[in-house]
Amino acid sequence: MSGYVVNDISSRKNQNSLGDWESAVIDLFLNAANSFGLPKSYGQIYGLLFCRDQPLAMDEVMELLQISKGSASQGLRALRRLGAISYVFESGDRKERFVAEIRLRKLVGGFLREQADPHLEKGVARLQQIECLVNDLQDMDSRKRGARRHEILSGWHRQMSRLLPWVKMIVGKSDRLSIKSSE
Amino acid sequence: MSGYVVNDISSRKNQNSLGDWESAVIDLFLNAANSFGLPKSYGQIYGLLFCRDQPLAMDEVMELLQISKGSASQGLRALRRLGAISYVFESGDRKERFVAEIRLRKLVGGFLREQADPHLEKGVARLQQIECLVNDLQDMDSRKRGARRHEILSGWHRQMSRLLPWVKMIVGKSDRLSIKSSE
DNA sequence: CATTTTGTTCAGAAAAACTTGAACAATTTT
DNA sequence: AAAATTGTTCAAGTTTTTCTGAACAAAATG
Repeated sequence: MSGYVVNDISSRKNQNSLGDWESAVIDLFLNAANSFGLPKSYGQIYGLLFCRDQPLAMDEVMELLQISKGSASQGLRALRRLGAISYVFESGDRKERFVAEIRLRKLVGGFLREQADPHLEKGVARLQQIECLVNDLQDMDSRKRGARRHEILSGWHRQMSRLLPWVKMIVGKSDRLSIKSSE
Repeated sequence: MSGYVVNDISSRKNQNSLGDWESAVIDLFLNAANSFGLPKSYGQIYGLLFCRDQPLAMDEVMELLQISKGSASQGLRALRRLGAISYVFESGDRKERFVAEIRLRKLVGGFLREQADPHLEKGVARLQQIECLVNDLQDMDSRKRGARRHEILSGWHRQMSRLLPWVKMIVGKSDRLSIKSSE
C-alpha cells in the first residue's frame, strides 16, 4: 500500500531516481556489506549497479545515492579490486561506467582472495612468531603448554586453508542465472 | 632475541601475569575477532582462556587483560552464547570460572549459528518485501527487471543456505587435537 | 595553452563501535 | 539483617571507522 506514481512526467528517463524496490535492494546490500566488514557505501554502490541494466558513471552513482565524490571514488575502486564490479569505456565518451558482477562464484572468489587469503598469510607469520617465543621458554611445563597451543593453532590454520577452495567450489555450482537486458 | 627472565621469584604462581607467547596468542585472537566482526575484547578474552589449562574467573580475566568489568562481563557472556567458552562452578567456590572450547568444529558451528543463520533468516523477509515491491510496479519493463533481480537474489540465498552445512562438515574433519593438562 | 571534464587524495567532520565504571541486583557470609 | 562478594546494565567517554568536500592531478577540448 505504499505510494506509487503511475507513469507521469518523469518516466521518459526516470533512471534519474531510485524506485522503491531498488531502494530496498540497495538497503539489503548495505546491510550485507556491513556484515562482511565492508563500508556501507560499498554495499550501496554495488546494490545500485546490481539493480541497473545500463552501466552507470561515477557522477550518476553520486547523484542517485546522495553520496560524496570521495565515497563514490573510493567505493568504486574498492569494488573493482574485489571483482564485484567492472568498468566499460562507452565508445566516444570520456567517463568510465560501471556494471555489477552478478556471478556469485566471482563475488565470493574475489572476497576470499582479497580478505581471507591475506589473513591466512599473516597467520603463518604469527604462528612462527609464537613458535619462537614458546621455544625460548625455560620452564618445561609452560613450554609444553605453549607447544600444545601452537599445535592446535597450526591445525586450525591448516583446516581453514583446506576449507576455502571448497567454498569457492560449492558456491557457483548451478550458478546459471544471468541478466539479460530488460529493454 | 627478546628478553626473557629465567625462573625467579614469580614462578611459583606466575599465572598472575601473561607470558610473552600468551600475549602473542591473545593478540592473534584479538585480530581474528576483528576480522570476524567481533569486538577486540572478545578475542582477547578467548585468547587468554585458550592459553590456560585452568579455568579463570572474571576478576582474573580483568586483571590479566587489564580490561574493565563491563567488557569482561559482556565478553564472557557473548563468548558463552557463541559456544566459544563454557563455565564451570568449581566446587565450594562462588565464582563461575571459564574455559575455552578448542574444537574448531564447535567454534565454527557456534559462529555460524549465531551470526550467519540469523542473517539468512532476515534475508527471507527482505526478499519477500522486494518481491512485493516489484509486483506493485505498473511499468512492465521495470517489473521484469525487478523480477529478474529478485530471482538472482533468491538464487544466491539458496546457495548460501546450501553452503553452510558443508562448511560445518568440512571443518571438523580430523579435528583430533585436544588439550591435555600440562601439569 | 587556457578551459573543461573526470577522477583521486586526504585532512577534518560525522558516525559507529567499543570500553569504562558507577549504580544496581542477587547471593552468600557473618 | 548488615556486610561482603559476584555479576549485570547502561549512560557517558573514548577510539576507530567512514564520509565529506575542497584542493589537486591528468587528460581532453577548444
